[in-house]
Amino acid sequence: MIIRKPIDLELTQMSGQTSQPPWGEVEGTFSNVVDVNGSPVIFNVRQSGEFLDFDFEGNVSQNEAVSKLSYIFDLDFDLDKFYKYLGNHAELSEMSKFCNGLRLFLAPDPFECIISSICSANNSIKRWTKSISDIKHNWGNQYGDYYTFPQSNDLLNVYLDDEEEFDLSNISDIGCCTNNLKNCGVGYRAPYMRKASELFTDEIDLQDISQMNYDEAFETILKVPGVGPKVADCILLYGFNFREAFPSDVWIKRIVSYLYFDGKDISVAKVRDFGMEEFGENAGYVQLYMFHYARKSGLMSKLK
DNA sequence: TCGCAGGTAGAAC
DNA sequence: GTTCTACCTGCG
Repeated sequence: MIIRKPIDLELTQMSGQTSQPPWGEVEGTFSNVVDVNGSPVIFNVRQSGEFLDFDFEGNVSQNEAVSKLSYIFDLDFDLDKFYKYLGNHAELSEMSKFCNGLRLFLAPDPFECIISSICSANNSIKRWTKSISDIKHNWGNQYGDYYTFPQSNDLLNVYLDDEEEFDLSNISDIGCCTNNLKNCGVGYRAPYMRKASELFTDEIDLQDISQMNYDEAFETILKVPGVGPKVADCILLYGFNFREAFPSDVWIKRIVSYLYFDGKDISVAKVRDFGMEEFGENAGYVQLYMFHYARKSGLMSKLK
């Protein structure tokens, strides 16, 4: 079935948004298992002209399936209107032609987005992608070829590293210890992830966060270890659909300072304030487009 | 082999 | 309040 909203699926999948790793891809079809109103549903999505074509296996109605996919790929966002907005701003006017059809890739599972975003800090896209896949394989539920992401209480008691696994399990050879977070390549982020799992099991309700205003949600999520301003903004944007977030890392700082401040060195904190003030409800999209514009236009190598 | 990249925590200013 | 450094791992 085709959803008649324009999107570049490949670009959206591969754009490194920290909501979740790209879905499994075979010859242009991207697949994953997603929880839809409590039922596991396997989605297969592919490009069809400028639109999204999909089929699914699972015990839900077609409407529920469309609604879930529309959320994940942000299909109700009006791209034409956004491109007009970009076109009306001299600094941004080139961006839509380099990123045509790029959309937010939102997390159906906020907890996955939280762990995924913690994992992405000070890391490469390739490495955090592999870590999240490893975590799913180790502690998620399997449906066909796909795995869900574990919930917070599933990660509460996982071992941090080989030593802890060796001490606390009855494995007699430390070389056989592989069922632990560090073995997923998360490095020093392992204790952050386990602590975050405790917080979201015992103290913070994921549902509450979506009811909060942006500032309140930001302050709440900042309390999670391993979550600083950049990661908090990613979690709020990709995991909770707060579109006014402007996740600012070193690249966004370089791009913003090049486009708006004559190349002058601005602190990341100021870049974040500037982006939120300047772009308002479009901040999340502008950040996404800035990054990919810089990547594809050659601006990034120039700024390095 | 080693230097580099990349956000956060914790300490120092 | 702002700035410095260590942190883990994969890559060149």
